[in-house]
Amino acid sequence: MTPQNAAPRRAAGGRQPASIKDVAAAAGVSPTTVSHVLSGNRPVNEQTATRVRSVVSRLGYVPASLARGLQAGSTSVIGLLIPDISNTFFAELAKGVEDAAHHLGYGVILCNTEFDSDREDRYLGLIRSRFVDGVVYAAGSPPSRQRLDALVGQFPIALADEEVEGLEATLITTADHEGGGRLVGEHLRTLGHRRALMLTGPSDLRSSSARSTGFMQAFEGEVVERVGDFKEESGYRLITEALATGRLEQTAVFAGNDLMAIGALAALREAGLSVPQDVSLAGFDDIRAASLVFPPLTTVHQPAYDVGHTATAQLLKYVARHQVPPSSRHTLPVELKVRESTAPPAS
Amino acid sequence: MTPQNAAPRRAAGGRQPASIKDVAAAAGVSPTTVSHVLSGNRPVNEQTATRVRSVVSRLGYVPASLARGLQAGSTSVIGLLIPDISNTFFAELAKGVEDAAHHLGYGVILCNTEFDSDREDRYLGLIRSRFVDGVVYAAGSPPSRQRLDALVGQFPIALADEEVEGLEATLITTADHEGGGRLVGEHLRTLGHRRALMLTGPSDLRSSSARSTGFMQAFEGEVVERVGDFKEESGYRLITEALATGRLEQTAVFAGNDLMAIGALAALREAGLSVPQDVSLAGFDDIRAASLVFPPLTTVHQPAYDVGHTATAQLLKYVARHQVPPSSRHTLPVELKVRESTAPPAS
DNA sequence: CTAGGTTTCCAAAACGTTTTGCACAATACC
DNA sequence: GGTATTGTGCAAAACGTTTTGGAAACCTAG
Repeated sequence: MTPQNAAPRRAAGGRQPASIKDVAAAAGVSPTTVSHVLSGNRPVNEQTATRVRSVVSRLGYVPASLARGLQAGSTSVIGLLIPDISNTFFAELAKGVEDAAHHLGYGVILCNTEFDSDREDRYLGLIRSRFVDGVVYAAGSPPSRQRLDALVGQFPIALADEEVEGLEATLITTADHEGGGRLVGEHLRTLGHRRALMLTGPSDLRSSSARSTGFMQAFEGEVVERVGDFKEESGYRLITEALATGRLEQTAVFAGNDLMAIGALAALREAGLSVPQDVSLAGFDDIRAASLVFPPLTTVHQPAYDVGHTATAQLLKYVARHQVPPSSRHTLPVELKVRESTAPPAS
Repeated sequence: MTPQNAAPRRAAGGRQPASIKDVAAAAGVSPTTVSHVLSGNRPVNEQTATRVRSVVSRLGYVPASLARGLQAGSTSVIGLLIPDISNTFFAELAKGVEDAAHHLGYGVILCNTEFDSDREDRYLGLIRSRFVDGVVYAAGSPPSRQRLDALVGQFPIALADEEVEGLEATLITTADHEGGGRLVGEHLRTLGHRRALMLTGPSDLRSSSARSTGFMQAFEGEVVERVGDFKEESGYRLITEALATGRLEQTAVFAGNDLMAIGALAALREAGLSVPQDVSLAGFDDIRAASLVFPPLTTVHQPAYDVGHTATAQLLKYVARHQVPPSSRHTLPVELKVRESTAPPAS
């Protein structure tokens, strides 16, 4: 464990990377000239330029982004804060963010919080230290207001898919959760269902409550609500609990998201109930797994990619001009995907 | 489009962030002292320190990471290069990377290439400009050697799950692809299959060829190979092509990964063949969808999370000490998950 | 031949930190 | 009462760029 424990190792070319000064010295010019050659910011004698360029490539010189960023006051990188990258919904969203960012010449730094506030704090620190030029915040869980408050107005931030109560001065891009809930409500009502069980996500999440609201508005029948947390396990648990008191009173289940629906599906199957013969089941999000489970899930397709893409494009529009984004709101349309997990009630 | 087009907007507190000088001035000390208070690098009079701290929090001062990084010669961020974040395998791997990095105080910047070499180039530029202290490279497609060569030896790099021919001086962490192939081969042989169709990934990918090799070794029967590209669509296409010439000669199909298996499953179903009664089907990776499809897929569980975690932990061990990692190799064990898509042959 | 314009390059400042060598004062020791 | 020692804080350099105001050399036109 001595510092030199591997002293004899001949690491291939482990020396310091070349700086602009090295290039300048080797080419017999000043650093200024090298900079001009590379940026094209001012004209340089073609002969000199050629000489410089050849030295640059011989030395493998790449300008240090930190120094450049320090001088320019920006990094050309934005942050993406999400709770769980292995959830395909966020993965899709991330892809949208990344595409939009890349297209405008920005990089994306992934801040995966795992719903852990320690981790979120650390990342917010990184953000506030101006390592990034802006941030796309896809909460997924009720964001801690105080942390957010330190950012909003000071820093370009765009909220993706989850608005936050009372946070005005921010870009918001979200899918039409309420409309999606309504779509499911109508669908189940039209099929003839009169009693439904609604498995919601966290009640303090706007996206979650909006889905419920829309559903209630359109369903017009009797709805029992059980509160979960948008995770698969809670869908399973909620159904198990509902069945514990005897048999299921309702003919249809609307889960607040697909993950919960998949959990519910497992619980129903274990209880000997078949979908959709005994009970209809619908989800929300249209994650990849939704069409792969058996039976394929009727669900509301949420444009995760577009949400990420739009949020980012909006954000960068202002970031690029060194402006603080004004508050604005973009609601993206959703779409009902009717598959095989819903059918008219049995009786 | 004039620069001032939004002039009257009163952005909440849109002024410059405080610098260490501002704090120093407001506290009546020198920047040096502020730095020492914050870093604890040298003792500071408690009374002075308190005063400084109060100014820091009043001004909301956060040290600029760029300046700090420039001075320190490191950024405490590593890059993660992957081809497709919406593939749950890479998402899992990313989570492993992110966990390990976070644990050691590093951030992760996501470089999603979408199998696009332009994009990969851009990200490699960012990496070479020392915006990150190291990189975990999970190729997924045959990496462009020349790009990689510019990095290896100059820059701390760890290869995850995909080794590259002739690239020695690098950390490599990979699952036991060959062993996994062998597991599947044995399983199908034991079930009584004598003829198998193997759907491979790109032949220039070591992970792909290793799976085939292992399978061949253990299966001992007649194997027909068809080359795909690890994407769902190619699994579908390959099966469709195999069926085009009449009926399927083989009683078992081994797909190089789960995505292809899922594609194959769809094609088989459409052709009226049922799994596993008419034909057994096995995959590789054990992505989430594998257990959700119907029938649940027999597959080889690959420790994606562990691969990412190990690669990162190894990498950071050296990065933290400003050392170039020596070449070393970690092969992680895989596990056969027998589910319902495989059974003894019909006849 | 000279005034003005170009072309070509450089020196120096700035970006915001951390680090290090010193200076000064106060305290301790003999 | 002089001399180490400790405590406290500052100035200046350094990290690697980009930007900007000139300076020198050359050319052109009158």
